[in-house]
Amino acid sequence: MLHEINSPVENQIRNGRPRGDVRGKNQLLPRYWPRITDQELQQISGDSNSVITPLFEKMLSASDAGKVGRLVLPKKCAEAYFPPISQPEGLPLKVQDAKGSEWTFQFRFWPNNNSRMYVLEGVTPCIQSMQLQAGDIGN
DNA sequence: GCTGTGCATGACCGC
DNA sequence: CGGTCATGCACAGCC
Repeated sequence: MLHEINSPVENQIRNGRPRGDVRGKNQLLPRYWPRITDQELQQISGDSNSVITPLFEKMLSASDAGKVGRLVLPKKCAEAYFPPISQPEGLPLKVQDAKGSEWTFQFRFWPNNNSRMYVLEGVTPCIQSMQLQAGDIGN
């Protein structure tokens, strides 16, 4: 039988370049709050003086880790941590995990009922490599 | 014929 | 009642 995919994803976004990013929108749901501690961020950051913004922690669902490689991104989190995108194509997002591995995902959204559904594409290799557990840092 | 991408619908949860 | 998330179905493109 298939076991459900309940792996928490610890993501951090690394902002080495201020680009109108909005930090301070820390009003996400408690379920999405990153479990990472500030010390961890410091460790990940290393000797770099780049600004690290902790991302969210999401429970991967069947579709998220499916062969399609599509990971559904909660709207609250997406709008809070990622820059507002007006185009469905979105933009390529470079992500670095705590291990130092870099992954590139396609951050885009689909038109939904009255809102937009944010999705992360290209997560298959990443998930596959880290066995459904990822601590990522976006640049 | 098969695979991939996109969209739409349904269900669930929160307010 | 509204909003969001997840899954499924459909269409298109390529092998």
